[in-house]
Amino acid sequence: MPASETSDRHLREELHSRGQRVTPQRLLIHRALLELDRHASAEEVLARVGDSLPGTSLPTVYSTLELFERLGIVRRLSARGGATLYDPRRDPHHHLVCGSCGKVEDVDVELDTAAALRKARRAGFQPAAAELVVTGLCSDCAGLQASQ
Amino acid sequence: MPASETSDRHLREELHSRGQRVTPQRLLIHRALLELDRHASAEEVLARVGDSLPGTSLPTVYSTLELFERLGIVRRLSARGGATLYDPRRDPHHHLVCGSCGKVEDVDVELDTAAALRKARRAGFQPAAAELVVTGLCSDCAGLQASQ
DNA sequence: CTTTTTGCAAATGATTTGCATTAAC
DNA sequence: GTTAATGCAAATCATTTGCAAAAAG
Repeated sequence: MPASETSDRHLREELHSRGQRVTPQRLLIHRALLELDRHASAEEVLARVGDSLPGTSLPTVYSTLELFERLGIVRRLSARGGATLYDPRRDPHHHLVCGSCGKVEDVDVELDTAAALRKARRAGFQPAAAELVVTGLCSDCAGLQASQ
Repeated sequence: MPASETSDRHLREELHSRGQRVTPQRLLIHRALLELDRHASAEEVLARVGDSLPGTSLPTVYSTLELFERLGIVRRLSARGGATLYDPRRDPHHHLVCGSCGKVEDVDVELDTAAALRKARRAGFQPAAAELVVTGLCSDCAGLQASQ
């Protein structure tokens, strides 16, 4: 059984249990994001979906990704400058953001966020996730600067 | 001596030592951000600067805040959705971001980011800062949801 | 005097909105 | 059948760019 069938089934259940409709667009947008297997913009998702379902529109991609975010299926990444990126990974992880080219990479590392979450709650905040954002220069951009 | 004079002097020195010109706009934009004493958008900074130097333009505010960011004087905050916010705090600290209204609050808490920075460097990344972003709902928005 | 910065107006580009049509349930 | 989702076109809004005039060093 292809992985896409498994994730399709999961998504169907997830939508159903939350009273949301199952549409081909939603299934394909979800699949596209998983297959791209990286932090992708709405445009990139649309390009991928367009292969299998031409005519799909950007507003639909946006509203679907927003829905997925509300359902906790994807995470919005605030990359710097350019377009918003969507992250299909569900497990907690952290990010490197290049301040020059905007690239976003994953950092898989354990981080003790308990104290921060405690403080957040004490401030009346209801935390959903805690992500470390490491800013700096990626290897490409750091190399460029050194050679200038 | 007013605090603004002290910070003006610091900024003058900082600009000078980096070969950057000292202009009234730069001094006032810096002062505005300090006086606002919160995460402010370019528009908000302009509004504040406009009080003392009418005619100041938004492009100047943007380019000046970008310069300040390069000099390490302010930090860009990738708030969700709306406008980019600029943070005048120079000491390392972390943030709570409300996924509903977009509000950004500070969390002052110690965080051991050594392992993450080590991994980042091992990936060829040149880290400049590491900030924890706690996403969730602020007290106002959490209250609204509960009452609905 | 030379080079950078500023202000203006216009362009850009991502995201959102209104609304009629279509599809899910 | 009823309600929500889609596609299209147009609107919005933050941010950037090009360029001539003004200011900094």
